[in-house]
Amino acid sequence: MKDNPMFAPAQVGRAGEDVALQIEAAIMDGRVKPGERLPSERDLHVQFHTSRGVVREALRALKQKGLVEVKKGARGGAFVKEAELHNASESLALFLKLQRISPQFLIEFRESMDRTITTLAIARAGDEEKQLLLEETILLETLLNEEDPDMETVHELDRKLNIRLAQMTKNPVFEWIMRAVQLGLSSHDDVLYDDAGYRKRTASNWRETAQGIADGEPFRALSHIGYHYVMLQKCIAEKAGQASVQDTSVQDGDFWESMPDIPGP
Amino acid sequence: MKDNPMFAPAQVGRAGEDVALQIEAAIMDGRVKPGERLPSERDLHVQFHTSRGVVREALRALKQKGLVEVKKGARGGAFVKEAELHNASESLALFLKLQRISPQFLIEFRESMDRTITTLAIARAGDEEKQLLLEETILLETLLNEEDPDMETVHELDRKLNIRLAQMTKNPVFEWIMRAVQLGLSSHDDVLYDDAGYRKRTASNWRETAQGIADGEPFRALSHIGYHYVMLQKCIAEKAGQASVQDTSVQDGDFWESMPDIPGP
DNA sequence: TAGATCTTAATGGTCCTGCCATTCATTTGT
DNA sequence: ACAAATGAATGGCAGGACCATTAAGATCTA
Repeated sequence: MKDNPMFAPAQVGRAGEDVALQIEAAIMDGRVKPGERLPSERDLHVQFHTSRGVVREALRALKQKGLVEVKKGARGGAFVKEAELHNASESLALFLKLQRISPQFLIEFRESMDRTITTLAIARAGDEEKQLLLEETILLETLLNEEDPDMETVHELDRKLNIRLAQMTKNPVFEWIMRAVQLGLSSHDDVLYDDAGYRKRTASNWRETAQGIADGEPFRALSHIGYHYVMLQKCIAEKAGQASVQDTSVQDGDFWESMPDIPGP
Repeated sequence: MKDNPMFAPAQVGRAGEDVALQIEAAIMDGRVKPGERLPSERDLHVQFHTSRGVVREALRALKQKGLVEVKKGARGGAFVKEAELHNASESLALFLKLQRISPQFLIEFRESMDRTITTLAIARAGDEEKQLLLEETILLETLLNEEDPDMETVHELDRKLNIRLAQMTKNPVFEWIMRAVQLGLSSHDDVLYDDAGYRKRTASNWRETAQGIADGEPFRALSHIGYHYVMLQKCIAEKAGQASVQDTSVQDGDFWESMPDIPGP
């Protein structure tokens, strides 16, 4: 109790923060569970002895944080949301974009994750799981050998394979991190499939990776993982070489002038 | 694009969202730069043809998102913030907290991360950084040899060391993960320092890890990382053996009753 | 003149009151 | 039994008012 929040007794000028914190605390320690409905704004602003605007701003902050979801109309209100990775991914993407961080870092991170995940998956996954993974990589290969492969399906299957592999570690943290990275950033693997010169090699490399996993051969599997990322790097480098035009958006005059009005009621 | 969220195109009853999106867009493409000040709420609500409350809620959302910082008083207002990794880490930490994950999974994940990070840090960090890391581990050791070490300082230093190591990879993604794990979970390393039997070994092991990094000896450094986690596992197992009482927080009656009121003005 | 103090204007924070649009349960009509 | 109208609860928005805080400018004092 040394960090007792009562130390800062609702300083004026920040009541909204307190309301948000108290509701967040209630969610965090499970006093209100996902799916449940919070009292209405009109009820809350009475319970908190504040104005309704304060409660609204607090709820807006919690909504932005991904903790609640707000519905209009009768039986509407603020509902506690199930925990989602979406916000975390979005925040990371926001940072990377604002800082102009190179995709290389994401790729490097993914490769290191893939190596760890593969090692763990070989050690812990059951034979059925390994077989299933292998079959799906074969399906991927089949898809890419068709006349006009549906790239949307291909991309989706690739993501699914990555997630499945992460699940085979039996450690959910790896799955979450994988999902977060997939959600936030365009996985960049897409370019490998979009390029006719790489897609077949990529798919067969996936299959051989899965084969290595199924055979319980970590080094073989890891070799193919390495090959995957070598191809990815080369492919991206080629793309960058083609279109090196950087679209640096112009900024002439006052920005706010260009802001369209929101139509009033 | 099958999950296109654009299905709900700026329906009325969401003016606040539009305002937030427009300001965010202005920040994202650099029409307003970090450090610059946005127009006041009273100016904005005129420009947007909305009420002031709408603008306030939008700004609150942007603040929660970490894009702006709001100051009171004359010459106050909303200032565009420099992109900070902190917000992104916080989002991921929030998710991890809500998942109530077993410490074992987190520890396994952390060890795998530590190994990758250490390898990269050895390869990329400058000599000064490596020396600084080493000196700080020595400081940690010194602190723990004192009569009555300030554990708060110790824990803080340990966190700082982990972040520094992550930064030495020159890849911000690793720092993101590290910060998120620290924020989201009670770092569990704390128990190592809190136990008199482990703290000195832990600290000297940290120093030897840093020494291995400074010497550019990956295997030696990784050995010590392994030793750290062996100790951590043992320490946690011992603690669990002692006190196996699980504090499952009770939930009697309506939670909201227990919410203290915020004093009105 | 230099420093301290007071005044003032700008700004975010809060409160209030009222009204509208949406949504769902209920009632009513066919 | 089904459809349509009704009503109530709720979030979304508008506009106005006042307070607390802050920094810059004006004033006073030594």
